[in-house]
Amino acid sequence: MTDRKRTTGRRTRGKATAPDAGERAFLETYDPGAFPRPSVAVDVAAMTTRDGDLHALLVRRGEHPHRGRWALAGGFVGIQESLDDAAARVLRTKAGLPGIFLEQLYTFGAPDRDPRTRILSVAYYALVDADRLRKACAATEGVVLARLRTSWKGEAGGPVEALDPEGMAMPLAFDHADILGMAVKRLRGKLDYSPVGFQLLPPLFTLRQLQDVHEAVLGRRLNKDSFRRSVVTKGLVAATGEMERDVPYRPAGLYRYAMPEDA
Amino acid sequence: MTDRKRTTGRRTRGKATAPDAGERAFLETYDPGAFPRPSVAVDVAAMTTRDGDLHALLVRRGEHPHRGRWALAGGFVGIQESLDDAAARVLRTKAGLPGIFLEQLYTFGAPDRDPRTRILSVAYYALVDADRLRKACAATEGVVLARLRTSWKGEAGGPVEALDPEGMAMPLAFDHADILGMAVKRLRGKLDYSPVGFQLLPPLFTLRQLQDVHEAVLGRRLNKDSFRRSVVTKGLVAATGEMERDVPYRPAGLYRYAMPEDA
DNA sequence: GAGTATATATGCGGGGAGCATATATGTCAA
DNA sequence: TTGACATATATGCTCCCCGCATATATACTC
Repeated sequence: MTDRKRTTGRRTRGKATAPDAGERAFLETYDPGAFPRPSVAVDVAAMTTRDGDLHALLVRRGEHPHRGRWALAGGFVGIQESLDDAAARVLRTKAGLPGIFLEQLYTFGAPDRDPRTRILSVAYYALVDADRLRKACAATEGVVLARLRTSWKGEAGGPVEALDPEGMAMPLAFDHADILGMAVKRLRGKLDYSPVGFQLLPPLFTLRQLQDVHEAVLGRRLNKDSFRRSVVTKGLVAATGEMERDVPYRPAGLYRYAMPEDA
Repeated sequence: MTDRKRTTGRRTRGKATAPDAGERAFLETYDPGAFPRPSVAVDVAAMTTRDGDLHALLVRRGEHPHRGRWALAGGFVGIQESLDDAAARVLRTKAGLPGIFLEQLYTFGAPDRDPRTRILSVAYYALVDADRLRKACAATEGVVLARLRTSWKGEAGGPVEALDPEGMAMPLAFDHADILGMAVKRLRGKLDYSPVGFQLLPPLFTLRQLQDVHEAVLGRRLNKDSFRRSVVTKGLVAATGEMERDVPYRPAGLYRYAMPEDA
């Protein structure tokens, strides 16, 4: 969330500067309709980890263009609505998911990316824990949780394929394969130096669950001992003293996310 | 197979999909003027390193709004122009800098960020070697190279101050202090895992110059031996065999950027 | 030729990552 | 009740990278 609602004083804010007389006169005669303007939309890549792989929420398009293909949740930005607000509204109204972690990703602006007219898409990614996203998908017609497959390795980047439960590729609308690719790349890049990974888990979790999340995001296996050591010595997690229950093996300790000391 | 071919064909651009009859009819009756639309601009933070600090190109605003303040090079996006093209055009026409490294940064969309009307800014950052940026600023009236000072440490993020040669703060227009802050933060984050740093140097450089660039960007001193070892063992640079000249001490070897082997 | 500033190479010690081993603790089945 | 089993948790070892120190090399200046 960097659409700063507020910062300190006039330095960062256009509006906070009191216009002088000349500027006021200028603004009264300014004609905002002098140039043709593109439409601006937001598209949200809502992702989670499940069964060892990243998954994303997709919406089946019921209307042209690209009717029948699968798209990210999206919508146009209101003329007085901030970009962050628009993304949160789209996720809330189209997927029934309020209060979700959201971060701006990239703005896609190829002139021909939408066959209707010039439409810019300010793409966001959202992170949800698996249970919550699964329930949200089940509650809405035409919304599914699709497995993601990256043909590229590491953080090289590139488009992403969406697979249905049978492993068949689902055709994606517009440039949404590229948006998903950017989302996966960004997530991989931020995973080990920011706490985004915890957004994909419930408040209490085992270290094994945290490692599963990291492995699903990165697409590769991690050393168990090193992972435990690094996450504990960095002070990222705190033991709660509670244990997991009803598992057919020795139960693991439950941890919660802990803000590092130096923050 | 047909599905697959269509998927790969249109993955990167909406236009590549041949619309069926229903979609074609829809497009013919689509009214793009149904919703009010914001204006969309690009702003470019052109940066370099000099005298141990990051500097940025700023333009003195000769017109309202924010007349007399200092702003990034910016301009509106043409209705059929890609965002990348718009950023490159702005840098070329407003600063006389063609062929510069450019990367999209973030899109700023607070509803009141511009007092005229709703204007989104798709921000870019550009990296130029110091000599070239200095010459470009000297060649254009009202364009200067301002020293940047960050009040925050590391990659925490926040607005940035611009200082004139006497060390006085230069008032920045709109939310451009936030844009510069995001640019510095992004640059710091990418410096050690991508070759962006080489954009700030001439083709041939000494390891000391490369280290100076890294220190100026990061805002802290680095260990000389470790820096040399890591950059050499990673294969990021290749010795040319040439030496620097006309220096009052033992001349250092000249290196050039080398694409790592695994790319 | 002495003085000086910097480049370049080598060696040492600590900390983290990867790996192996040992022990602990729950469920399940006989 | 007891042992098999799967996983958690703890400990120790090695290797590599980073930071630091030292030694030597090489240009210019006086």
